[in-house]
Amino acid sequence: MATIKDVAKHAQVSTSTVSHVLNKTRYVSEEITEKVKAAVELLNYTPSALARSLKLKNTRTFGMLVTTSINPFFAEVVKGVERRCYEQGYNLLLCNTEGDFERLRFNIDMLLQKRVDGLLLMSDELVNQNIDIFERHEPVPTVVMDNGDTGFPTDKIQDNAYKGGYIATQYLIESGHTKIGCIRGPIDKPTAKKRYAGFEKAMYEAKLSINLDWVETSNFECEDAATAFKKLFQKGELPTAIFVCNDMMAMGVINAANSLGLSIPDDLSIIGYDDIKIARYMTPSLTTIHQSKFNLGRQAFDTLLDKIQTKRESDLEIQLEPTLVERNSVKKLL
Amino acid sequence: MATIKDVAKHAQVSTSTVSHVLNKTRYVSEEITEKVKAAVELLNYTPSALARSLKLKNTRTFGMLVTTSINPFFAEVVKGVERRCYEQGYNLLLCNTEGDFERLRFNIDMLLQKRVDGLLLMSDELVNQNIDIFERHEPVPTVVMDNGDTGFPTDKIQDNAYKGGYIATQYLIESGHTKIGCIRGPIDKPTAKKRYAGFEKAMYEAKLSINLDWVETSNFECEDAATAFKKLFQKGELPTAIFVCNDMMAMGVINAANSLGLSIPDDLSIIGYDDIKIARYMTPSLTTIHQSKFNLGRQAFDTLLDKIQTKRESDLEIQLEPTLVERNSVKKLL
DNA sequence: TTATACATTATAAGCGCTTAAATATTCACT
DNA sequence: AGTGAATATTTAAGCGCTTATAATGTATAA
Repeated sequence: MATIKDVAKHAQVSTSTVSHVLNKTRYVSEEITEKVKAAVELLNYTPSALARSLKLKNTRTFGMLVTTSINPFFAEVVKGVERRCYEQGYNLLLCNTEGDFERLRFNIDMLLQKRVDGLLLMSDELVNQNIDIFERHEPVPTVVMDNGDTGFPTDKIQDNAYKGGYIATQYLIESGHTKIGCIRGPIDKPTAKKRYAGFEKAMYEAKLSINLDWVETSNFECEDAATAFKKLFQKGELPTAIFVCNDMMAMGVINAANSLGLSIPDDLSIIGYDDIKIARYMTPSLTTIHQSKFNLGRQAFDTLLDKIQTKRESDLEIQLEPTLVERNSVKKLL
Repeated sequence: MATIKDVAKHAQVSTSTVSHVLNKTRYVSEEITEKVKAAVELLNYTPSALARSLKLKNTRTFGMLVTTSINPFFAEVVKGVERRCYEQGYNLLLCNTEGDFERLRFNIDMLLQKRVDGLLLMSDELVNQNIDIFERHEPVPTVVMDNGDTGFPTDKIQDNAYKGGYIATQYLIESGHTKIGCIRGPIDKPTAKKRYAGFEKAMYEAKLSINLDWVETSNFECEDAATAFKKLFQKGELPTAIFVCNDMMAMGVINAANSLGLSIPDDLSIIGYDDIKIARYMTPSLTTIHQSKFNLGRQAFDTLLDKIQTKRESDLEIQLEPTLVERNSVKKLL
């Protein structure tokens, strides 16, 4: 593989000149520029980003940790990040943690050894865990995309989950529902907790009592939400509406409800959360809380880049505002 | 940031000794090993994979190009690859092409500059395009996960799309359908072409004629498939069953059919293709052709790793076999 | 003519690692 | 004591770049 030296030799100039024409870092005469370019062409020279990074102490690469990139919500955020990477000439090292804390640690270690310029963390395993790895390494610019407490100072960009939960529930109430249930996420996850807190607040404000028979806890996945709903179904009287705390779970619930002979939204109204791409194509199309995943990804990237470029010391905290998307899974009782 | 030199100085040994204890590349006395480890601990030393890679000429990093990681099918494959990367101590640089050939070129260029050890290509933009980039660089171990012709020799791992299309159609026929339509993918994509060819073969063998009014072409996405179905609907008499050439399109079709007052599977049977995670949770749950996406990813990784480790010159071609998954979107007429 | 300034290119060190080759140490055996 | 083999550690080169500094050439002024 041709190196800068080979190019220099062929063009009969010094390596420094080659470097400068390649990077346009200072004036080189027309004539020599041409010679260099010809040599590059001839030798199929491709600069080694490795060597360059070693010298420059940056890699133009970010590392991103995600619980599972298979989840449409994460997938959409990742895509927003990746798009921005492309636009700015960065690369993305993507790692899944799959709920495994050891894997999180291991991956962070690898990423830091590879000297990524920054880290994007959207992994649940992070929360309330003591990431000693961060103490062992030089501090790397990091932005966390989660609602949780991280235990170390960092930029943060998050969805206003509390407000989202509130909006969702309020919509059900405004639609005339009074018997309202909730299938929430794992309460040890801050996001789940906040969405549920929003639910509570809306119920409280409307002077509606929460029937705990109608509250089930699941894990943000289709499968378990279906099970959770069946459990709720067994208990006897059903609510007329359920706030299901993310769209994937809503999908599971709709499926389970159908198989139990319930018709959505006639027998039961469902509102979801996230507005993933497929929400619109569910049957019935899902009324849900929209959060701009693409923006989330984009903002996270931009915040990270800004931190690096401006060497900002302070920590930013950005909050995205959720909005309601009305579709066909909630029945108007009024 | 501490370097190997710093460690060596603190431990009062040479850098080479430090390197050897870190990599266990040869015997070092107990006593010195301890000293080195203590220094590593003390200085929070983290080896630079950059410097190491420069010297060793490998990066333990693969690059992967995907049309769009947001598509559940791709997402699941990527996850299979990523899992394997983790298990084998590799990292994954993930790039989306989003249908943009320039972006494909640019990304390949970056990946090669970063000296990835291998390339996994699952991007449609690849097909029938002249990737001059590959000529400009040293050959990099590559595996292509697509049915198309690549124009350059490479390992290939693909789904038997022809057979899958055949199985799907045959299932509809066996279920008693004779009026069968098809919503296929873009016919310039080999995968789409082969699935459709399988459809044709099954129809031909059953002596059923193909009504071209019932054949629409779409782009493997929800949105357009819904449109395509509406177009088909307008034409008058409907088929009793449709082979929709992937699950995302099937979702769009089911949604469109519902909004047109059609009940699935009573008025219209649908069979999909891919068996993405959510297929089971559609309403009705989707009968489809399963292909092991996780395996596809795994095999692709393993093939690539094998090529690197054994320096294999010949090109492998692996084919995965599709299978039928019976669920509730096809009505039995017999 | 010589000194000075300016424009252009070359030299060489160093980024942080690995490893072949050189060196130092230990030990067994004449 | 002297030799050689075996063992343990160090020295130093080099991976492919960037860039501070030095060197060279050329035009202008004194």
